[in-house]
Amino acid sequence: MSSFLDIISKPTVFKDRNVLSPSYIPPMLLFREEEIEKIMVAISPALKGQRPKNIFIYGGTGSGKTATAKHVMKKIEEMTSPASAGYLNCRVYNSRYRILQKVVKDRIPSLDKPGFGLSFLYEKLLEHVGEKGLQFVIVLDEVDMIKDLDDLIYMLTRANDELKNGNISIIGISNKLDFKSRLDPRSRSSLYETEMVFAPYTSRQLQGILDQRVKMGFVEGAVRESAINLAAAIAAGETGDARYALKLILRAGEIADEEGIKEVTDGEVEKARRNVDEDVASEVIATMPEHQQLVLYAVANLSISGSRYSKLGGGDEGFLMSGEVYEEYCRVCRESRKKPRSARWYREYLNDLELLGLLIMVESGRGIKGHTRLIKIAYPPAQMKKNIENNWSIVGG
DNA sequence: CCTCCACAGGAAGCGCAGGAGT
DNA sequence: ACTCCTGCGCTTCCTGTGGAGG
Repeated sequence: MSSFLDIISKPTVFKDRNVLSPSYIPPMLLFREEEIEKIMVAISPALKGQRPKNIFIYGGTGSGKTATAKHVMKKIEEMTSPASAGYLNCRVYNSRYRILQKVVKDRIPSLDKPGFGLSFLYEKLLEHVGEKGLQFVIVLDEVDMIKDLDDLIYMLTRANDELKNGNISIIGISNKLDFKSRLDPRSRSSLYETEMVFAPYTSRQLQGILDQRVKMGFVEGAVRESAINLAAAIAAGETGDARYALKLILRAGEIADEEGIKEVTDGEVEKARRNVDEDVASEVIATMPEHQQLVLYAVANLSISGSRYSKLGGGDEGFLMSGEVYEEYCRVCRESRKKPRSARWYREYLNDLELLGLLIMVESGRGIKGHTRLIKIAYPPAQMKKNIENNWSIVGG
């Protein structure tokens, strides 16, 4: 065991790990200059005291939507005219009531207590904006999470009609494509006054972004250029997700530290990739309900010990039958003194596990036991089993 | 042919935590 | 802060499908 001092004085490739975190907003936002420009143009009427246009931003994960919006917000706050911006993540504030409550209490601290009615908060917001002739921009991140978005947009549009002085406008952000069609036509045309699509970053752009962050976050010369390029290429090959690219390079740095290497090379990036993927799998397992884990555990067990019906011809080796898996699951339950779920629910668990990509299932169809399903584990069973067991030691089962 | 077995998946209902609304 | 109600996780029951065996 190494002491705390040993740990903090251990040599590291990092200079400042914070700049590699996904929530960090760099002072210079690369490859989104055009988008920033376009947003500023849409906002600019505010400078002349006119109503800015609402904006809708669409783009996949890690395409810089939130970073760009926050960057613009900073610029808005710097404007000379009375302008102000508020950022809300709609995963947390997912109804017009909560949004209104949050906005009002941020602006008017004396109202930071529960129990106010919707209409009261609405009046207070109007007062606040109207008194100062404020140009108020609300950024709604993950706007598709709002349950009564139509009502919210209607409310804000009406607010603009009532305001003699000042205006309220919206920047909505989402990564859901089908979301637009779920909107009421009137609120749609209102929210989509200016529509923008953020394309995924290309490999070259990701290189640039990684370059920038590596310069700030790593000790000079600690990361080989080819390692950066590899990380960029991997991320671009997936979805052009900058967050994923950053995670790769961060993990690669951590691996280098663990191994006591002074330089991050392609090898560390490769390891990081496997590492990050495994992280995802074990995270998925950790968040599953206990009995779903037990089902998966039963499948892993049988995959190791072999199926009683394994003499199926035609490339079906290694597949298990639904019935025997359920038996094994019940046995595991008895062993740990837990009441097994019903067979019906067990099937739902199987379907979920398939959806998560942890199991592979095929309909039997030909010649076996009527209508059943053949089940196979999607990862090496021993590793999977260990993965689940690790989880239980935390829970205490 | 019919019946039974082994299973899939729909429908209805139930208890309860936690979210929505005031 | 407080109440009401929705939705979730699950069980029970049921209908449907297709091979096995008489």
